[in-house]
Amino acid sequence: MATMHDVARLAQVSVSTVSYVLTGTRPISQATRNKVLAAMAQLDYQPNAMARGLASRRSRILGLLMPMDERGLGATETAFVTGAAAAASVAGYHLVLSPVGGGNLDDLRRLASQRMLDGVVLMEVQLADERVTVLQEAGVPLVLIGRTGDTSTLSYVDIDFDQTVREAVAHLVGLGHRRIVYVNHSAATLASGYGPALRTRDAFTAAMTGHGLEPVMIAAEDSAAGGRAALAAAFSQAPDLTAVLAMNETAIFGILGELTGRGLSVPDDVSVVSMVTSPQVAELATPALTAMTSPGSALGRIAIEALTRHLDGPADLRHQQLLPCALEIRGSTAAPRSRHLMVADK
Amino acid sequence: MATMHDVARLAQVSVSTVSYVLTGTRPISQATRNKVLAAMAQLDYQPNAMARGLASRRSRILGLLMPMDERGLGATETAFVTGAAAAASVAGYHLVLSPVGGGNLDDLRRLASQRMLDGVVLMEVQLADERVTVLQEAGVPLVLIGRTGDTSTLSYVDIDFDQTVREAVAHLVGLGHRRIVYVNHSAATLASGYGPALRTRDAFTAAMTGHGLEPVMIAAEDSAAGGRAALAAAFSQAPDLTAVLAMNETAIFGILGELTGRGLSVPDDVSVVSMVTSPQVAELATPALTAMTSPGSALGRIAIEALTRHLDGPADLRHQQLLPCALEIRGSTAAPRSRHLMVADK
DNA sequence: CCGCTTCGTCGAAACGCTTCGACGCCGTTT
DNA sequence: AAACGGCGTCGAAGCGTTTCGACGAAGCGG
Repeated sequence: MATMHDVARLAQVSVSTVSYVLTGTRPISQATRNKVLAAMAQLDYQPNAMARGLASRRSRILGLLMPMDERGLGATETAFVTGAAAAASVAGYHLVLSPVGGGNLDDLRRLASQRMLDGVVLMEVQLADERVTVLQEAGVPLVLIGRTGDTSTLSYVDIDFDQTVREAVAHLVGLGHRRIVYVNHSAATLASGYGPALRTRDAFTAAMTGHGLEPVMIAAEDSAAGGRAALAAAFSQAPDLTAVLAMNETAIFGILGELTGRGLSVPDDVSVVSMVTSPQVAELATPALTAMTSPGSALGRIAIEALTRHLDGPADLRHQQLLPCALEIRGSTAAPRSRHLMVADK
Repeated sequence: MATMHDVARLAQVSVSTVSYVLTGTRPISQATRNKVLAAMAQLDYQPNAMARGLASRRSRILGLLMPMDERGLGATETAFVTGAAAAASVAGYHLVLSPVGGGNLDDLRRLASQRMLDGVVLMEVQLADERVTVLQEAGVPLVLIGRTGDTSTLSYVDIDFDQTVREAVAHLVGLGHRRIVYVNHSAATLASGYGPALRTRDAFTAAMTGHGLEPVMIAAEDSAAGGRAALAAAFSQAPDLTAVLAMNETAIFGILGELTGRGLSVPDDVSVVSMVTSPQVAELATPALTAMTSPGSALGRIAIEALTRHLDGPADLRHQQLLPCALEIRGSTAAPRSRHLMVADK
């Protein structure tokens, strides 16, 4: 493996000159630059990442810290990742994904203190998240995807849940639905302070109240069974429901199955809207789900861009941004049957 | 940030002694060791990963290279990752996931030549995979999850597709099914040399022939629409089919939807078995799918263990292992209706 | 034509660690 | 009693970069 010394010798310049050609830190004449580049090409030279990192105190590695639980990465999360990786590559950084579970805070501390990561994007942030504290203490530049409760000192990108829920509700109300049930994540998830679950809950209440309607929310386990149970609960709380709005991507399949099991058709008897869902998943269901499509890769990209700006720019820079999901109408929503009757009655 | 010098000064020993305490390369008396450890604790010392890597020519970072396409990581792939991460952590390595697409072979070459990765686990290997060549040329120790066509010189862990298909077919045949259609990945995927698709195809043919049955295979696009189309094709090729075996996790939802759409019930009219599927996904469907459960986290763990053994042990070590999927019977398989009739006829 | 910047280049000192050879000490062996 | 070999420790030489101060050669205004 060729080193800078070899390149310098072959190009008949000093090592530092080679370095300047590589980094552009100081001006180098075109003639010298060409000699050096030729030597590099001839030797198939690749700078040693470790040596670079040691000398410059910059690893040019960014971390994307994601909790990896049982149920895997949905298409939404994957879009974060690909968006982030692309942006990092453009900015000249490597992106590494580190599956840090919730438990191993010590692992995280170690990772952060080893000066191996120039900065970090943290996914799936809780309202009160110790990982944020750990990273801040370690002095690692940080951007969140999601938000903690107190956002004053932090940079983040998040989904605009308010706007998203408002639009979803408006779509259903516009179709004539009045009795709409919101299926959220589980009670445990809510209790643990999971931002999206809490924010959509509040946004749903606000949106429904705004339309003069009563907000009914059900907390569902993240499983098909949870979805089935949720639908049963929904029917007992609101027997006359005509529409379901579901945040819980996993439960939604149970909801659809249970609906069919009860002999109800989607969308004729009950309309279903899925929140923060990728097109791929929405298309999996029969009928394909009308959904609020999450701006996945944009979130990842923006987070990385904010992070690299942190690294190069002033330390006190802050970036806070919300992106709404886009309504994509597919086959699972329609006017409620009662309205069909009303129209027929005219 | 404290350095080794600081620790050495505080503990009143030389820098090298501190290093030996840390790495265990040479014997250190208990008394000295304690002094050093105390000093480390007091200063909250963390070794600098870059400096370590430079001096020792070992980064203690392992890469898990995974293509990240649109449709994200299924629960199966996620299990690879978590299994691998856990094993790496046990062995004292960091695991970084690098989303290397198929296109950027140059990125891969660069990554490999930068001496930042001690070794690599490569996922989703094609039968002819240039990435393997690139990594071998760069001299990076390598373990595959999956197999290339010529496996003679490589270490790999893979699913035992032969065994898995045989078991799935045996399950259906045991229930009395004779007309079984295999829904594979798309024709394009097959043509591109995707191992699992090819191996299961051959294994299915062998298994069916072994039972004296005719193998019928349909290639389906990886989408719900692809599944629907595949089922239509299946009925035209084998109108009397009573069971579907599906490799294509995405298409299977379309298959189920189309079945219901045609007024056929699962499992009474048609049995469905899903191949290489995680329990989470199997439970998503209604009814829950009888499936061959992939040994996801074991695959990841074994791959990492093999890799670390490569790094520490002799260079010519080779590890080749196949793991079968386990049959888990859920609600989507039953004896075919025709057999019910036969039984009733008795 | 002289002193002043500016440009392009060099040599050497870090960066924080590992590792190698050397050395003193003590308990064994002959 | 002399020679030997382990053990525990030290000092110093790297590892392959970046970066800083220095310095000669132009280019410039006065």
